[in-house]
Amino acid sequence: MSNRSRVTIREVAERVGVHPSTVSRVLNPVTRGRITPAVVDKVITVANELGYRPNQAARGLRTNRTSTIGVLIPDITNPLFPPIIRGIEDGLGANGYTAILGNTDNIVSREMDAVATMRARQVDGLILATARRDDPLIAEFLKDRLPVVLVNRTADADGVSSIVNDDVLGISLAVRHLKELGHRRIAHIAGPQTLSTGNARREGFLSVMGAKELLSEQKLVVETNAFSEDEGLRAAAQLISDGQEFTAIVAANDLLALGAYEAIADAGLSCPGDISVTGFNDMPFVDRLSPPLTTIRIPHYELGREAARRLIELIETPDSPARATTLRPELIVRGSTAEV
Amino acid sequence: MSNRSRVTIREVAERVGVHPSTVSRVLNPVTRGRITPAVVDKVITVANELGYRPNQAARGLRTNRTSTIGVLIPDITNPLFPPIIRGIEDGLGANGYTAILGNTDNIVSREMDAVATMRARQVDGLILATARRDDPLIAEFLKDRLPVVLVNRTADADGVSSIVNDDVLGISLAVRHLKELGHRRIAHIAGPQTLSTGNARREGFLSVMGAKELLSEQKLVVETNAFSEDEGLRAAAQLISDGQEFTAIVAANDLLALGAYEAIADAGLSCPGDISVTGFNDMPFVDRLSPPLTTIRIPHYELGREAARRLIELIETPDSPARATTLRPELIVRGSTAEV
DNA sequence: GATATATGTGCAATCGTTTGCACAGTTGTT
DNA sequence: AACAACTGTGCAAACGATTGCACATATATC
Repeated sequence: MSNRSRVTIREVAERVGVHPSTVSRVLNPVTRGRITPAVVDKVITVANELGYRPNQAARGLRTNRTSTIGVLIPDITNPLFPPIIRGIEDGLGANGYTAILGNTDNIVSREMDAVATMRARQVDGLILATARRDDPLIAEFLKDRLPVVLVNRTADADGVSSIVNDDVLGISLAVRHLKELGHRRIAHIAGPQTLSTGNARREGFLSVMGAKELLSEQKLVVETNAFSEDEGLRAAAQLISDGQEFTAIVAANDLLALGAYEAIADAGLSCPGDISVTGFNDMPFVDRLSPPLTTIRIPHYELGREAARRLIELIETPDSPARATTLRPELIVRGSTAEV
Repeated sequence: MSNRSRVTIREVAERVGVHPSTVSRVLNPVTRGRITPAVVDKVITVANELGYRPNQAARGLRTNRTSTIGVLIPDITNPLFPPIIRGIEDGLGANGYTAILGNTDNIVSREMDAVATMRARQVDGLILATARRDDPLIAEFLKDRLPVVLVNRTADADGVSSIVNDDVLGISLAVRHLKELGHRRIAHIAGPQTLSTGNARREGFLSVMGAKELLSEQKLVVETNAFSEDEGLRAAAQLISDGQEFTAIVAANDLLALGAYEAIADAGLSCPGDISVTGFNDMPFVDRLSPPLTTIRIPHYELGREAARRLIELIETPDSPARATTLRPELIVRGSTAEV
């Protein structure tokens, strides 16, 4: 039945006794209306019988559209990304688009490579989960009028659409929660400031705590250069050994919070007994840690799904304006925060 | 420079003053040797200057090869799969191939859909991480001579290449470890028997424990119908309430083990004090559970990488025989197992 | 020096679809 | 009844690359 050598539109046409162009028109929902219903039926029947499947390569060659989208992510192995990717693929798939993935490990040369392959494959657009605040690739895409959507992280440049979490809101949820528990002196382990997430969370923290200068002078905010457990450990250890007074740590993400757990244990202190900790992301299994992590849940799947939707819009109505969208996160209270 | 409207081989040819076919031959490493070195240089220079990138759609149309591989997975959100996918993509990318992913949620109709889109896109081959032991898709692919490799799970059918973990070895590592700790009566929470992993681990357990009939009569093996925490909870609860005597549980995967943790806690018992537990997979963060899980580490990344390598071999030398390969797992001893 | 062989490049067909244009037949208008 | 406006379908030219074949020129052989 379905052989490796594919059934072509021509065979269907011959079998039905019409011209290939007629078959093409029947198969395209937009032009189907122009063909006599009886012919439409026959073509569809025969096409199904023969197991006809349009050859995307041929179609793409002619139309200059491949219905393929490139998706750049740092590393699929980071539990943050699978739900985003899933959202993207579901969103694309529902509209006949397919994703090709590129892992970049946050290495610029790999990003360039990935983009080169994707462009060679004539992708109709790109979704980047890898954006840095001053990302050079983005300017290039805008210049080439290649549709792009940023997801999870955004960039400082404007003119580009993005779907990100409301990081300021997230941080304020965490801080408010801690304040309600009576915490007053709260530290922040900030993420890399080159990434919009790290930056927005830090800015959000400073603004919601008020008295920017005071806080930073008192060294209650310490920056890291990666969202990693190691960096969290280092930062928290530094906070503790600096001898600052504080009763809670707001970490810019869950991995940093995990590092903080370790530093707290290393210092012979307990969480949440001595120090409360909040994370950010609600990664899988952080509810199984001891203590279970209080954190901010980001709607990752929706982030991806919305990014797909936005990109398709951009592709299909090329002059739709760039929009920056934020989705609302949610506070998940668990065992790592307690009254002071 | 690099405009949206792509540079074609014809433009390069005109600029150099040669025929398009010459450019094509220069750009193809295989035929490059047939062209005068001076011409080769000029073509390459001009191609770079113009930012020429071959149009994969056109190439694919002519050559009938797309350098695209379809990868079917149950759900990218399951932490088991990202490393496999990463391995696959790295292995493919190194050879100029690109993957397109399909999440099937273990639903047959979604598998069919995904395969249909992939075939419409003229994939050169498929990697399936979704195989059931009696998978109907596989027969279809073999019939159509479409190269396929199974990864992680295999199927009963022969004639198909597969790269899977050595499940029997894995189980025997777990059992041996428990025996060394003095355990004699050991229970098994088996996975779905429709999947090769669930089946092989159960068979492995029975054979390494010996005395098949005895054991199964004594109900120390209980089957589940999904590799899920809920099912693990249910199975372990059943083992406990059955009043069987046992001091350890070998779970067929980590999620089942997590369920067992819960059942043990629910029964007012402790792990590993009363019951030792082993998992399978070494998922991320199982080292952070309490107690940290003793488990079998599967080389997921290598599984993927090897699957990619094998598939490319299959594509490029079509008559290479089907081989079933197993990779060796490793015992990771943590806190969930103790002396009896 | 004539013939045979190699070598490098051009020619043109082809892959499977899509789509602007043409045209025959039908329906509508006055 | 004559003409206009539709309608449904066919025709053929693309899209950009690859590749078997042909051919001219250069080199080798005796």
